[in-house]
Amino acid sequence: MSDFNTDLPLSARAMAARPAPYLDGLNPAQREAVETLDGPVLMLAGAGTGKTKALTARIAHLLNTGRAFPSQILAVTFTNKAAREMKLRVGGYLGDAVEGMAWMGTFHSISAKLLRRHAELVGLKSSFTILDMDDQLRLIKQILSAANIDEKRWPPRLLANIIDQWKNRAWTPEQVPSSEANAFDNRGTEFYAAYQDRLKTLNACDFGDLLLHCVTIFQAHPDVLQDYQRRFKYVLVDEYQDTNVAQYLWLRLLAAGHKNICCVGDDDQSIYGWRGAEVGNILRFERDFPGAKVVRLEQNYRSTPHILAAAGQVISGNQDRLGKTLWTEAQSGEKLRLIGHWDGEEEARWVGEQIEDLQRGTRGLQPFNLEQMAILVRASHQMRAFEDRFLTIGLPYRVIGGPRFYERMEIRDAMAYFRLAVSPGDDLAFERVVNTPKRGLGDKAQQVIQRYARAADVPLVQGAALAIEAGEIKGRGAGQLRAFLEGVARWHRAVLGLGAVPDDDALIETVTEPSTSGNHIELAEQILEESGYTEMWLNDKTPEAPGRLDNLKELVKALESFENLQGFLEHVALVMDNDSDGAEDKVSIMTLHAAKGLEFPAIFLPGWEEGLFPSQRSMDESGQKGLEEERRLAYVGITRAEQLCTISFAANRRVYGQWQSQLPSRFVDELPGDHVEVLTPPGLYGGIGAGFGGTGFGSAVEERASKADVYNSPGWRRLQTAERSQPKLVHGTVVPEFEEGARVFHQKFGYGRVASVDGDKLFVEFEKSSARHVMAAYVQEADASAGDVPF
DNA sequence: GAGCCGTCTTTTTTT
DNA sequence: AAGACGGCTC
Repeated sequence: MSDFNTDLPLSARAMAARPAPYLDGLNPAQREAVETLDGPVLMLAGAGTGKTKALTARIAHLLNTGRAFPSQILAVTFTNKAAREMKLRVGGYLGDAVEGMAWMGTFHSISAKLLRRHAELVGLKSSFTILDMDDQLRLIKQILSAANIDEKRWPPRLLANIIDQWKNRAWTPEQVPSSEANAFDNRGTEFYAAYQDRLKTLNACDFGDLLLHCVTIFQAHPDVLQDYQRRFKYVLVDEYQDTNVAQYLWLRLLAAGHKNICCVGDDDQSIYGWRGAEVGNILRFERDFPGAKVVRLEQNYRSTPHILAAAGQVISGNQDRLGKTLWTEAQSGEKLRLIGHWDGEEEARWVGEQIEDLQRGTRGLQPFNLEQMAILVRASHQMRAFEDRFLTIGLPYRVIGGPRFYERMEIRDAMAYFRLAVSPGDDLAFERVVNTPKRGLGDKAQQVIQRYARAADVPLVQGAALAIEAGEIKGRGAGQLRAFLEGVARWHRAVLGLGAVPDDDALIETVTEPSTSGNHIELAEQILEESGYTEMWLNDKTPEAPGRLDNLKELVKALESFENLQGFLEHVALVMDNDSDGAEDKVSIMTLHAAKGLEFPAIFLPGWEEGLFPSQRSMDESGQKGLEEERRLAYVGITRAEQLCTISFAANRRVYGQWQSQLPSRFVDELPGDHVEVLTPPGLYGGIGAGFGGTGFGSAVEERASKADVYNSPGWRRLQTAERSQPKLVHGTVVPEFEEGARVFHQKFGYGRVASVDGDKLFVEFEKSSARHVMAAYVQEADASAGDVPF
């Protein structure tokens, strides 16, 4: 608690030499948000209004004016990316002084740091491990199976979610209200308590615990709380609309000392209610923090007036909001574009063509790079149609936010080995890899180990040793288990030899050798080697194996930026970042959720259909609240666009394998006609209803029903079908003749080479599909150059 | 312990 | 429709 001394306050001289450059170029609202330093401040920052600029300038201002030392500022974000960005930008203003900001980070990383200092107050040791969701689920499964629960009827996953939600609301098992008593077959609370007990025994906590334990400590130990309250003279929070109850309490407790809390957020962009975020936190701010100053950032620097008008019109349909109107000095720009399609495939095909048009430069617009375009979908399964299509036409794309590196099986296995090396008593890690690679230790052997461990009340490593001594592990398994245990002991000694602080219950006697710094990388390689883990994948003949070996190499490489294995493990537990590859020019595909905080010159928003968007499930589960969150999602989507925003919907879509006819989303009706150009051919969509002339498309439900009639009318079908089945010919009339070896393009199967010709039938070897017979009329001659689209 | 077959599920996702 | 998962058999 003495890090005050390490601060390097900026000298008056430094200030004179560098007179607040961070204030340059701020608009009046931003400036007010930056300069209102005392008391609670709510910075209501609309999309694209320069909130990060204001937030970082505020930090710079606090430091530059000498209001606080770097270590007296608590600056909290949700994601590591946001924390990094903040650090980078503050560093840009202040240089090295940013290094002193020890309390800038995510809720979870700061909580972990606090908890390591005071772990004993909640019955943990400061060396506690942070469980990932895999471990969490495994633990819950064990508890349920011990209680003879039918996993079919009461899935562990469900209990895990319930417990998470409870933790989000800052309820310890004792605090779960009786209204929740019927959860999980009336036994939710009981299992929650059992789960927490197990965690304590394992000296572990899950993500929710990081926050919850902190809150518990603050509430039960006023002296500890006071210490931090005094320390944190200024508190700043980003994305306040995403905070859950636990985070809210955490903040309120910590900020109660100096009451200088600045929350930045946008109630209109609250889209994480389903995982515990409470929009209420931001809506209630002025009541929670009396005397609060509310500053609205409404000048938008991102989008055209049409885009802002459309977004504003849609979001105005929500009841629960503080109210903001974005405006811009920009004058011109394209209207939003709206188009209906026959089905999802056609939608994908059309978007693909549009992207290629934009790339070339079309309709007087400047050419766009692929980098500058993104497709934002409501649900990830919608991505598939686009991926298929883009693969076919050879359009480079990247999916943002897929499965994360550290969630991959091989990475988790390797991490479990590292965890064992650091703390051999980590039972969850032991369970994960004791039989990976196969060591002939099946269910039976593992049960024996469990039995011995439980009987002697020791971790599984020791239980295993006892079981061997007792001769209870039979056959091949015995020798292999012994080798495994010896390996763990050896690796643990090596970790200690590298200068680690021995754990209280270090299981292996050791003579501490002089630290050989940097060798944790060698050690990691050695562990993967000696355990046979690398070999396991070398011998694996499945197509994924080489990729997994690459990932393991990457994992070892990632160790380079850490001093030891412990530091690395902490990092991985808390930093689940997924920085996708950078350089190449590619279109981005992502969910609307993943798009928050990003912006692109051109945005495509497909799938605006009732049931899909707004999502039926969201409305079923959360009713009006759910619908409003969906509407905020629409708002987020539209406001990602700088210049061009294209919304589309399809009349038919395959849902869980069944074809369904779809209705355009109610959000389509909510778009202001004045700012939207309808691309759907007249008579099909644009001609329906009275609407579309300033007041929107008309929002009555009956009217939507009438649109449905049109979609299912013979006229719509005929037109769509005709358009669809007409092969696109080069210049329209003549079916060209093909020779063997010619490179051709097929609407459905993509590029290929003609292998043989039989009259008007061709046999084509497709690049992205298998070889097949196709009619010559359905393919076009393609340029030999790769990736070129021939129309 | 591995592989095969039938059944079930299917939003959004960070730490 | 497709992928995941569980249970069955060898």
